[in-house]
Amino acid sequence: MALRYAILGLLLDRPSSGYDLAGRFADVIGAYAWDAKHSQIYPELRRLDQEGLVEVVDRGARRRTTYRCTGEGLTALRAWLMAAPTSTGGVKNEHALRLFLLGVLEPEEALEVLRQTEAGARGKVQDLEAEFAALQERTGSASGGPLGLTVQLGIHSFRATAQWARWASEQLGADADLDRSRADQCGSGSSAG
Amino acid sequence: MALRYAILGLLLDRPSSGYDLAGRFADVIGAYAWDAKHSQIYPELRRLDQEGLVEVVDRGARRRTTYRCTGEGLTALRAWLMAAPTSTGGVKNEHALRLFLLGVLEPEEALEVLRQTEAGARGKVQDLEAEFAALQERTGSASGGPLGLTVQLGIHSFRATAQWARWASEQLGADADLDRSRADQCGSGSSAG
DNA sequence: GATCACATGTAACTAGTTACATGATTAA
DNA sequence: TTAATCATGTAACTAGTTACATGTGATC
Repeated sequence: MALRYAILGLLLDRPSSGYDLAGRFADVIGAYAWDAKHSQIYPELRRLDQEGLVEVVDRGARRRTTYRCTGEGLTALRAWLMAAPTSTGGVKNEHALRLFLLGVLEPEEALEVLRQTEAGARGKVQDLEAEFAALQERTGSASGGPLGLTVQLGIHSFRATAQWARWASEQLGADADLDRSRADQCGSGSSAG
Repeated sequence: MALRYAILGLLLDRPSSGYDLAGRFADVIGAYAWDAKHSQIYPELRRLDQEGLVEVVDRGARRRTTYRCTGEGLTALRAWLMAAPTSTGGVKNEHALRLFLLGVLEPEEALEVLRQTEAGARGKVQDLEAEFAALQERTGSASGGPLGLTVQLGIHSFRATAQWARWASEQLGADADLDRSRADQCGSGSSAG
């Protein structure tokens, strides 16, 4: 069910074709909220159309079909957003899982993954900060409008990841140093737990 | 494929039965990395056993079967962790999606959701901080050992969410105030975009 | 001896991915 | 005219959820 609300939300921001939506999923929203492929998007758009939650506003070249969210669609989306999130549909985040399991790697391996993680996260933060500045200018609002909230959520999340990666690297480095000095003293190897 | 590595990681921390694993998924790891139900866990454990990545170490009362990760299992997990994460298996996070779409709600509604979000996140931070302190004491290490990394990732993530929710509330409040003062001046209602 | 938590299993369904397939338009 | 990109579609598969089903051991 989440897919349809993700689609409605994207269409509410701006009318789009299935192809557009696939791109937008792969882009921003797919990175930390919800992802979907075109093979799932097209049938769902047809279903939403049948149910009156979206409507076709344009048929362009190459069979391009542009959809818009209807009033009924907005109502449905709002109802879903306000509904008590009782069923916390289980999270599936492969990237987070990798970080979660870092402890099983040797310190040097883990440090390499952490370096990549931190660099990637800082890159994302920069991208999103530029996007936020553009939004502030475009909307003439310090908050960047509705989309600004979203972008800031991304900034906060990636910054937290980067800061954690930095902290974790320092801990691993310190532990490795400790291991080395122990090894120097005792003449015995070391290992992770 | 992610499920099996999540299982191997959990078993590496400590041997467990399928029932135990289901609980641990529902608990920590399921909250921000990967979730799984028992109906998926049991068959996967049998497959992993056939492939030699886990082994049965105990059969207790009530058919309870305890598994342990084998050396082969550890090798497989490490290989997966070190593999370039080319295929960024799409994120599925319903909670993040809701936050992502907050902009479509009326300010008062959004504020209510943000309040709940902030309170929930701060609660999680407190829980995890207590867990981290316990880990520090148990491991005698400032980093809390391998599990400490994981717990800190959770702390950083939830703190970021709480901070964002606070910021977003202030923005919405300010926008609402602005709307009200405009309405006072112009005698006309307001609406979100 | 009833009830509850423990512990596992399976069948039917829904969601999501991969791979294959087709045709239209644009740019070289 | 060839290749690349746009744009949609479907079939076969894998992953994951929900619901049903069964029996065990502890506690009251």
